[in-house]
Amino acid sequence: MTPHKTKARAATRPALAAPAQRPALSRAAITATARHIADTEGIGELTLRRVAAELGTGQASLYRHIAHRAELLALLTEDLAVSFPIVEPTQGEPPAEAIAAQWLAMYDFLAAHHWAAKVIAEGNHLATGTRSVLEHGLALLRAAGLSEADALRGYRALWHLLLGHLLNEHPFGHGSGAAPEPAGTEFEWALRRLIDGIGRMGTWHR
Amino acid sequence: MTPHKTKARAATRPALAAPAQRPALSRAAITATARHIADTEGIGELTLRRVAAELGTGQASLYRHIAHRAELLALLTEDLAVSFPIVEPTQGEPPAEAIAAQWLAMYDFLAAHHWAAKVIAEGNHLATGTRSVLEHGLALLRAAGLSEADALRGYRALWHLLLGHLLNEHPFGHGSGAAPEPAGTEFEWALRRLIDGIGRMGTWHR
DNA sequence: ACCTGAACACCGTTCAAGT
DNA sequence: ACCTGAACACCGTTCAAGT
Repeated sequence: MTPHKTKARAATRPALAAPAQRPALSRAAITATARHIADTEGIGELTLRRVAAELGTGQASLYRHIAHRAELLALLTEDLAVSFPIVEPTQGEPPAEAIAAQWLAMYDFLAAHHWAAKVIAEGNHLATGTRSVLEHGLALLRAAGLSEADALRGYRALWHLLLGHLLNEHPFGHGSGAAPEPAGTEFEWALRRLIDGIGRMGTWHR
Repeated sequence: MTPHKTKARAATRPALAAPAQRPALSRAAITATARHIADTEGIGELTLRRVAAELGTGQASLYRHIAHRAELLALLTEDLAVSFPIVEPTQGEPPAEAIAAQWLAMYDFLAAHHWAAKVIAEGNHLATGTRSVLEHGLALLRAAGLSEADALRGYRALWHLLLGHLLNEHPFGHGSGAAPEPAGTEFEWALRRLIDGIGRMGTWHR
């Protein structure tokens, strides 16, 4: 009658699998739940009450693992940052193309998580997980012949252009009458102009 | 005993001067108060309760003049937009310089009202008051030899670069160790690179 | 010692009761 | 008819009472 013949043994088992819907509360579990809510329902729905409910616990319990909401948002961006795309340049690819490919990949990635840009912009420091993307982006600029200082300036300029495009994406069209370009296309145009301008500081220019 | 000798005449006066601290509630009065709070104490302090208190009325009364908070923010940006700077190019000034001067002025202006970038980015449509700046910006790009379509793309690219710079200005430094450049200087570098790249689509290039 | 229900101090918005 | 105090449905955060 009982479908669980192994029930008696459960007590001796080292509890390796607690009921799936209630994994022990932890920063990781909280972050995962928050990420799921943000990805599927938007940052507006991401409240501590909601996270707690999803985890089957009380709101106050969250504060045993995070100091405040801002810390949860920081965890969220770090969680995302480890997946930031890195596009390795192909053999003989012109520097400008390699740079464009990297930043277009970043655009696509961040556009797919439309909460990210806002959270990153509001948070103070770019998550430490951004390190590898930063290093890669700087390397591409150095490879284009930029000085260390100009590479850093260029990186930040590209980042700000990206951020501006992501943050200004109104849900419902662009207001102006004429059929607007797809957002990705518009960013690519701007990106290539900026890379072009930055490149003139370096050794490539054609 | 009564300090108000003119009291009897008050009824016959056309109420041309109500007590100065209580001008009749209106959209303009509400906007002015909101603007003052945002400018002096930041957008975080701008609550409807606060506006109402400052005007000596109840919060509910505001809803006789505005539909919701978002409308107040829209009024706020329109109020600011009429003061957007327009920098006329001087005689014989190279197109790139004229464009740079215009956008640097915009940067300085918006940086001085640090709530503006966030509110504008969140609001759906750039306030109608932006029309003249838009027209001026487009004219400068057309004068540089850009097609109508490229002028529009260029304008939007410049706007997004500006927005990204304004929105990513963390209050406390840039996180990375080395002494960062002043924000305005950093924007100017990026701006000139972008203008440079955009210019290569036009007729000037040197 | 660890957890958490209930309360607190805020929001924006609505509504019924005042004039 | 117009105005608005009080309430409502939310927040993030804290605290005292539970285990």
